[in-house]
Amino acid sequence: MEANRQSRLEARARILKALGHASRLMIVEELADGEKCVAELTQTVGSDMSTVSKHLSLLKSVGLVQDRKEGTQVFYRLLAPCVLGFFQCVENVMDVQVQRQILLAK
Amino acid sequence: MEANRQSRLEARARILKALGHASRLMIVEELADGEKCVAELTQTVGSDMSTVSKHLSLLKSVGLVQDRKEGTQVFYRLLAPCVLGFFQCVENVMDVQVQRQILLAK
DNA sequence: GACATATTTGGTTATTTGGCCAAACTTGCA
DNA sequence: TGCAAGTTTGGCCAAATAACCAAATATGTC
Repeated sequence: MEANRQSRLEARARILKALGHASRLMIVEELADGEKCVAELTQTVGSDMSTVSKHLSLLKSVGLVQDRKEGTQVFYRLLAPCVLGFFQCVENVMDVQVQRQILLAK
Repeated sequence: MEANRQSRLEARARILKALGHASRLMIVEELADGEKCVAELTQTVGSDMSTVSKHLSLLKSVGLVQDRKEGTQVFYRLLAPCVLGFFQCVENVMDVQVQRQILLAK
């Protein structure tokens, strides 16, 4: 029955891994304000549109975002706003880590 | 000033990426109950001890855990229990995703 | 149908990751 | 001093990731 725990953790990991990339975090941050199309996101992220599209499809594949077609455009929206709550904690870890490094450097 | 946003997001990503692996999530889960030594964690994770040690040093490098030497053993403890709060949200995303797949299969 | 716009997909390449094994530390103890 | 136990580090290899470009795929318009 350990295989159960394993696969549960792998599923969790897939979602967290999807958030483990600066561009994808930027996308999530942008979508926090409401849905945006690929071109808009490409503009802010600054990579090739194909790259951004792949990031989006990864986020979609784990269920973090949803897409909606409108004419020739595709709008993405954040399906799990609860992830925005992660950032407070993450920011905290970052700050503590910075302090730690400063102490270490002395 | 966009470089600022970029590096902030990269720092965030580093932490989330550290959580994006089943073995490391297992370690975090184990450490939620209190500190454990490498041998104990190796036991539950089931990989080579060297592998577990590397996972631990990654978690440590981003500030998620802390280590403490006691004799020949090294005990690790969770430095950021707030990450445990992520799992509720992640679990939710997982459930919704499962429903989505079921609907899609019909 | 032909063309333009928006997006995705496929191919290629360079980099990173995660695993194991063996070797190197480090600490405690005979 | 020398051995044993616990841990980390380095080397190596296979697989996964992320980037770009070019080509394919809608969709709307003339």
